[in-house]
Amino acid sequence: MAHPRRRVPPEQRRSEILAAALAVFAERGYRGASLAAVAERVGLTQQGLLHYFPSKDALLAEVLRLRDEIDQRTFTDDCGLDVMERVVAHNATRPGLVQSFTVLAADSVTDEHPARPFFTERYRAVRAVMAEAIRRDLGDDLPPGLTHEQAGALLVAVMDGLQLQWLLDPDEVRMTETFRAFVTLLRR
Amino acid sequence: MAHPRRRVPPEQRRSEILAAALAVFAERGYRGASLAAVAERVGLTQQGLLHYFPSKDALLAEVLRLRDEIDQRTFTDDCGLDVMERVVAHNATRPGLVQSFTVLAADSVTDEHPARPFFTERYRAVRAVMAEAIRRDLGDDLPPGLTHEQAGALLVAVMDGLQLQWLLDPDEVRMTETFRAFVTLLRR
DNA sequence: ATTATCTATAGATCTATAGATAATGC
DNA sequence: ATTATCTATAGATCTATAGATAATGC
Repeated sequence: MAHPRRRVPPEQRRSEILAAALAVFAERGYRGASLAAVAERVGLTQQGLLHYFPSKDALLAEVLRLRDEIDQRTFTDDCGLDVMERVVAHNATRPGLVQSFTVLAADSVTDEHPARPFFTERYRAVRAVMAEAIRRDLGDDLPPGLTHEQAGALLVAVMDGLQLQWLLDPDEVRMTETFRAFVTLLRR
Repeated sequence: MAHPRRRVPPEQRRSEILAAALAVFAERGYRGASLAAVAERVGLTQQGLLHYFPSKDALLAEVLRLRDEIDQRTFTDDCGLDVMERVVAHNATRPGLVQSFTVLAADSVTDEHPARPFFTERYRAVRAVMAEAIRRDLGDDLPPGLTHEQAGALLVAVMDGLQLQWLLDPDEVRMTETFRAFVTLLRR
């Protein structure tokens, strides 16, 4: 009667759980996601999952830490506007990933959300990387009345805003092309 | 012992509930918000609230319908880029309102979210209004390689993206000025 | 008479803890 | 011996329904 218990190497199990958590957070938001839904996706009970992460907040924290690690590799300090264009084009093939960060970032502005410090810090860093990329590519040859910092904030804003529109209406919104058009506008 | 039950005219009560619901949705997201929290804010029990709206979904639907009504008045078919600038400047004084729509819109891309059709439709309409505003203000004198539709999507994206950054970091992000800089960029 | 509001409550969750058992690693 | 996983369960919620009662409007 009793199924043999599936046993997977612990490190792999941890990774499975983190991937499942990211997916479930994307599908339901952080507060709407249940540990049981995450556990079910990897074939564990909710209590089995809590053996790997002591609480739901701790699970979220690890999901975010992992993402940061991956992003550190993508957005090196010496990347230019062409890298941003490639990232957006790549994102256009990964709606699940885009959804997870669109949902979690907006989630994080709600009261006492555990991811709030993470996203505040992350957006500061991303704006700085963007401003730096613009400085590298365009030097001081910016459109009149625009600072590098403003252009950095605009780049991030356009990425996020287009992602939201694209998630809601993928057939109508051309995310990659529209982002390219914006970069062209910056470059004049 | 028993407090006298406070009694308020029904239409006013409905409005109170809708305002409270918008606030609680902003603070916790739709799934994280409880009817009890909304009810408490207007001095009712959760069951008393359900006398006015038959379900949580119905309450959300009314909140969105009301918002649509107000927005229809703001974004008339003949408004230009100057109106958008004024709207952004006005929003910069209403963080609660901005938060409610930033949170609900991102929320709505999650699976089977009741507000999804509303936001899909709404963004289509807003993009169209923006494209029209651009056509009115700039005619065909657009930056090279940019269509009116793309410029419309970019305007909405910049608004939404800046709102998110501003909510996370109000002291660091100059929403109004940065939006103006973008409009200037469009106008060349 | 109608309706606004309450109390009581069913039935589903949800997170987290305690403690048992089965599988692995030495 | 350790650890991965389970069952059992406490204690909080949460939405929604049923039915009682108090206030209003005719």
